[in-house]
This record gives sequence, C-alpha cells and structure tokens, in this order.
Amino acid sequence: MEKIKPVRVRFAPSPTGRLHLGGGRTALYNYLLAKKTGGMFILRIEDTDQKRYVASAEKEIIDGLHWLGIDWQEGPDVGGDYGPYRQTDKKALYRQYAEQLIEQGDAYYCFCSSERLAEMKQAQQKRKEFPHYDGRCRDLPLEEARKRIEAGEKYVIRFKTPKEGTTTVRDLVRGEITVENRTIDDYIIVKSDGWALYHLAAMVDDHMMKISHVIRGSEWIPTLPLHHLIIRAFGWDEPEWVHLSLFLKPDGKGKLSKRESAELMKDGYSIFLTDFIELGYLPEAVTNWIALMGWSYDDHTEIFTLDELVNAFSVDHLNPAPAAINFTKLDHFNGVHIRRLTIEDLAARVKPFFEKAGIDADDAALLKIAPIIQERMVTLDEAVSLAGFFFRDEVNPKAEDLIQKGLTAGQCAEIAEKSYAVLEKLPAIGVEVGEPEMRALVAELGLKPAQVFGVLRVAVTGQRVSPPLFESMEIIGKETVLARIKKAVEILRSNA
RNA sequence: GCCUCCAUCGUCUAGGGGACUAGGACGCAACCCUUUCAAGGUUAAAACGGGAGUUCGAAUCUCCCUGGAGGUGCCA
Repeated sequence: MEKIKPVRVRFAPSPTGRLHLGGGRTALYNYLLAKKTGGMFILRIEDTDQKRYVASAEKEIIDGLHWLGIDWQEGPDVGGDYGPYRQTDKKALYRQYAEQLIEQGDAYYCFCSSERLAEMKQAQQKRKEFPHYDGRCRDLPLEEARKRIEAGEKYVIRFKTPKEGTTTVRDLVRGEITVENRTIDDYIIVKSDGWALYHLAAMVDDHMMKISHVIRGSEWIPTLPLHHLIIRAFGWDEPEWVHLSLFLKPDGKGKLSKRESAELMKDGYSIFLTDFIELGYLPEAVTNWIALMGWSYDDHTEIFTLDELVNAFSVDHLNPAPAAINFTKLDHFNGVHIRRLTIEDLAARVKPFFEKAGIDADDAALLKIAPIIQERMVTLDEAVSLAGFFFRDEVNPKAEDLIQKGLTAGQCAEIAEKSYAVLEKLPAIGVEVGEPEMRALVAELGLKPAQVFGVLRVAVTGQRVSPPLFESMEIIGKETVLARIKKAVEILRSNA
C-alpha cells in the first residue's frame, strides 16, 4: 500500500442555518482523509456575514458532527496552534492582507454605489453580456482613492483580475478547469462594512492554517479560478483542490433546499443532520449512506463502519457527477446497522423512544425484547409500535382484528377459550413449554395454525403484526397472557 | 442570457481500449422459508443520452449535439 503524506484539512461551515446532509458529507470526507493519512482535521467557523448569522447554528453544527462520530483536532471549541478558528476574530488581519494586495496593485478601492452597480448589471443583461464590474474604479490612482476615503466616502475593495489570457486550475476529481480571464469578475473581497468576504478570508485562513487539501462542495467551482488568482497574488502555495459532487433532491431536479424539508419530515425524512436522531436513524447508517453518495470503494462492498470508511477512503474514487439522494436506501442501511448492534446497545438506543412515548420501559425487559424486534425494525422509533404492548397494563384488541379469516366471532371466541384452557394448565408459557401444546390444539381443532395463532396474537399483543408469539408471551408472563385472552373472549362474545 | 461542471439500470454506483453476454446495492416482481410482520435464501425485469471520429477493436479517447446541474450577491 502506498504511503500517503499526512494532510491538513478543514471543514469550514458558515453558521447561517442548520447542518444539512451535504455539509455532513463534506465534513465526513475531510475527516476520513485526515484520519487515513494520520493528518489533522480542523473545524473553522466562517461567520463574517453578520446579517445571516444564526446564534444557535454553531452548536448545531458541532452537535451534528459529533453525532456522526466526527471529531477534530483544532477548532473554536478545542483550540489549536493556528487559531483563531472563528473568522470574526480576525477582521483586522484580513484587512491587512487586503491592503497588501492594494499595495501590490492586485486589488483596488471601489467607490461605486450599489445603485450604479444595479443599473450597470441591468444594462449588461439587456446587451446579453455576462454580468461583471465595468472597471470604473479599477485604475483610479491610489492617492486619489485614499483622499476620497479620508473624506469619508464609502468604498469596497475589489480584486483586480487579469483581463486577458486564461487561468487553469487542477481539481483532483475533475482534472483541469480552464476559464478565460475576461469572464472572471473583479470580485469584491472587502465589503463596505469592513468585513472580508469568503474569497479573501478563506484563502488567508487556508494559508495560515497550512491547509494541504481543500475539500468542499462543487458550488465553489465557478470561483475556483478567482481563488487561484488570489493565492498566486500573495505568492502562497496552492492547496490541492477537491470539489465534491452536489446532492440533488430525490427526484434529481435541483439541489437540496430548505423548502422541501417540512414536506420530508412528514414522511419521516429530513435533510438536516440532527433531525435524524429523533427520526430513529443510527449515525452509523447515516454515515454509511452519505459516504456512498459521490464515493465508492469497489464494485460490491457497501456496508462500512466509520473505522472501515477511514481505511477504505481515497480521493481518487470520488465521483464528479451530482447524486440524487435516496431515502429508501437510507432505510436499508439503517436496518442493516440495527441488526449489527449488540442486544445491550440496541436496548439502550431504543429506550429514549419509549420514554418519549410516555412508556416506562425498564432495562431488564428491554434486554429481553430487543432480540425479537431487532430484525423487524427499520428505524428505532418503530420499537414503540412494535413492542409497546409489552409495557402497557392493558391491551385493547379490536374485534375485527381478533376475528380471523374464514371464521366467525363465535368460533374465534371458542379458539380463545380453548387456548386459555391449554395454557392455564402450563407452569409457564414460552417457546419450550406452550408451543408444542398449542400445536396439538391446532391439530385437534382441525384448523390452520394461522387461524389459532392469529386469534392468540391479537388477544395478547393487541395488534395483527407483532414479534414472534411465544417469545412474546414468555416475556409478558402467564398471568397477563391469560388475563388478556380472557378479555379477548369477552370482546368476541359481545360481537358474536 | 452568459460562464463552468457533469452524463452507465427508476436511484446510488463498478468500469480507465479487448477480461462486458456491462457487475453490485436499493427499490420493484416472483418463488422458497414461515403462526403475523420482518429478516434470510433463490430468481427475474431493468442502463452505457444521440451523432460523428480515432482504432483491428470504444461504455471507456476526441469533437459536436442534447439533456441535467451549479454559478452569475457588498452570501457562503
């Protein structure tokens, strides 16, 4: 196996909202590459946009990442040697770098008002030109600009992109990306409020934090040449660029957006990472699922733990094509990972869902129930609908459920009564003692097993679909089982 | 509109000029197992967007078209 150099990578979300699936995957891949190469994974908060800042977002991002099992060696919460890790703590620093660019002639002050800019843009659109700054302030003498600033005029700082030739940047998943320089706008890098924009701040940070690989979403490809030009203007080393494919809506039409998320929640899905907790998904499953969208290992391996992912991960198996997310596949992964859990683990993970449903489920019982519901669950919350009857004092079966196909209420009542008689004589009810006796009864009555056991199942569990009957009865205990059968008989009689 | 990226079953994908009769997974269908529901097992249906070219040979390389996506903010 080839020896890979330790990387320094970063996940740099902006705290403007909730962490979604795409962000989670970007963070995951960064983490995976760092772990795999014995490198460093850094969390950086890009909060220079004061207007869109959401106070709770940083915590949500951290919680979501931790839930997936991702941790970092440097970040706003854990510190590190290359901080600060929050961009709002570095305003003056970005400013200083912007000034350097101006001194070098790679950037300039621009005094154009937003009104003029808007008009200009409109005119350009009319002429079917690509929208770009027309360069009015581009060649303003620096002295004059400084005087205007002293006089109190408002200004921004723009990067001076070359207007001739082409720029080529190499992306590790797509190869070379070439654009004509005239199509790269003179982007604003410092706003009139003095704050640096992403294009400047992120490049400064990546350089100062010695980032070796920038793994980010492909929505950054259009500005990649700009970033390349900025780095080159400073004379810095360029990181390796890795642009990840986008996540598309399940129908493949357009990228994920918040609009649809409310709709999704109704179906038990979400695009926000932390929602999956209450939806009953395992972090193992979500990780496995998102890891396999845009990346693959070989032509048949699909089930991975986080550690296995670390081992298997490689940037050259990244796929440039956008991927439509597929929630039914998530369901599949969740089922697989639930079945991989130990009984103790499953019991512990299912417990909060019982609590939320107002059911006081004790650990001992949970441990007994876990094995018989394990292979029947897709999501953890289903444990409640599947096994709630174990904990309820009473069960209220519906007559229509009690009555089996091809039988009358009276016949079913009789089945229940005869079953009661058989079970009553037993010292206890379970798979060993109980099932043989009941099978004998089935033969004696000349009925199908499904009919007899069907009556019993609904009587004891209150539902048509349940975990295995005799295992269930064993856990419930003889006394309760008999009481429930008795009640079922009453229900059937009154419906006869 | 303009710029850029992308293109294999419905979806996620394997594929790197001959090993392709295009493989796996989800989902779907059938069957087996079965007291329900699952899980499991077996099987089936299902794709190289179109056209040129390069080559003895193209899903793989090139070009064009088409389609899709992203960007086009004093957001990130």
